[in-house]
Amino acid sequence: MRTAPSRKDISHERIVAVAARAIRRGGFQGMGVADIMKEAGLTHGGFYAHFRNRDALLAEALERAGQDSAVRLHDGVARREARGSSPLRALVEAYLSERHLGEIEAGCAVAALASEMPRQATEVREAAAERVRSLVAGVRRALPEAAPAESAAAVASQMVGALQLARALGDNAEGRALLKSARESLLALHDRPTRG
Amino acid sequence: MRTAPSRKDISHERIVAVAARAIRRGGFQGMGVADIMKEAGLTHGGFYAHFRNRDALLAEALERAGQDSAVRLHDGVARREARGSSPLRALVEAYLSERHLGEIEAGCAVAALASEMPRQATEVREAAAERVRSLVAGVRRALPEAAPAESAAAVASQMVGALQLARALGDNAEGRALLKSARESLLALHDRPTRG
DNA sequence: TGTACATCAGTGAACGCGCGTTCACTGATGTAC
DNA sequence: TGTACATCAGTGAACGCGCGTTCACTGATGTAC
Repeated sequence: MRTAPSRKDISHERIVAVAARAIRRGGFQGMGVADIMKEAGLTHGGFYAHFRNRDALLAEALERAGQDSAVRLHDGVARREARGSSPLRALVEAYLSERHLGEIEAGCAVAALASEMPRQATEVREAAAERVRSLVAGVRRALPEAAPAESAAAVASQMVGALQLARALGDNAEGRALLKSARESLLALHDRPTRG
Repeated sequence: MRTAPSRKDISHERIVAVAARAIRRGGFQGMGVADIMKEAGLTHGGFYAHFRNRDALLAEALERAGQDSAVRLHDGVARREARGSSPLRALVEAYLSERHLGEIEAGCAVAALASEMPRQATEVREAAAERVRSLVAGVRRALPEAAPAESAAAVASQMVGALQLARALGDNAEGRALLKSARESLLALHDRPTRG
């Protein structure tokens, strides 16, 4: 039996949840300690009773962001599978959806933060590598068993890249067109009906 | 006939060149006005005689970074074509090379900065969108004429995504393995010998 | 059930620091005659 | 070719501000008896 969360546990949880959204919204560098504490309903002085330093929160927030977005993504996937899509098609259409294009702050942590990852402190980079592994593993589970071993990394790369390029173009016709191209090309090549 | 560059033109050029490397090394947010001026051999006070503000330099530096890395990439592509590779194979192998994995600061500006792009000022975002268009256009030129219209966006997405995921894993065996998977998968699907 | 005390979580002022930006000034370059 | 002056590029001190971090303190919660 799990012991009831203490008052401190509850605060900690709230801080991490707020930060998990903030890093996707503003990037690692855009997340300020004082802002997070304020948004969590606390004053900034208490921060260091919860985290060794800012990087420790970044690492925890990144892990949380990955989990939160995985849950959200899984909802979209399940809904599509229920309507008859293959697991891969469901994943690709959920990930490369117009909805995901717009909602950076609740979306995939890797797509939101990838290019900043190599510049972080060791602790944060380790959490980042774990998010990448987890994403590739998720793609692998959605691929047909007969798919070549390297497809998971390739498909994950394309999904992350396409979402980022589309966002760089903007949440407009141009960005949506890029998203659509990537989606269709991906499905044409990896999700064709098995023949023979 | 082009007029000779003034002393100011020369300084301006040097500042932009320094900044073009700095943004890829440290991200948009990691680029400081004073650092750039110092690295260019000047004092920070003179900055505003060259640029309206920091964002104006970011936009110029991004454009420059794109041009510089395009030149460098083209060298690698030409070398591979000379050895008999198809244009697409040459591009993919140059872009997803271990060399490119390691040299962020001289490499593709889009891969180095993609996830930060949506968070920039309008001026910078416009320069970013232009870099994305230019990258997709470059991929299009390397694809066989018979390739489907959406392939360029898809291949560009996969190249950018794979480089970023590999860098997030680190410049080590794990990162290189991801890069290799993406490269092989891409070539198997888009560069197969035409048959028929 | 009630009181006395210890522990704990959070407060808010303060710190040193680095940032983008401004500005009065200097010294070098270019022009007029 | 030489001198006087205007223009220009760059200097360096200063500004206000926000950041991450520290710390003495307060008030609430939990424990002992």
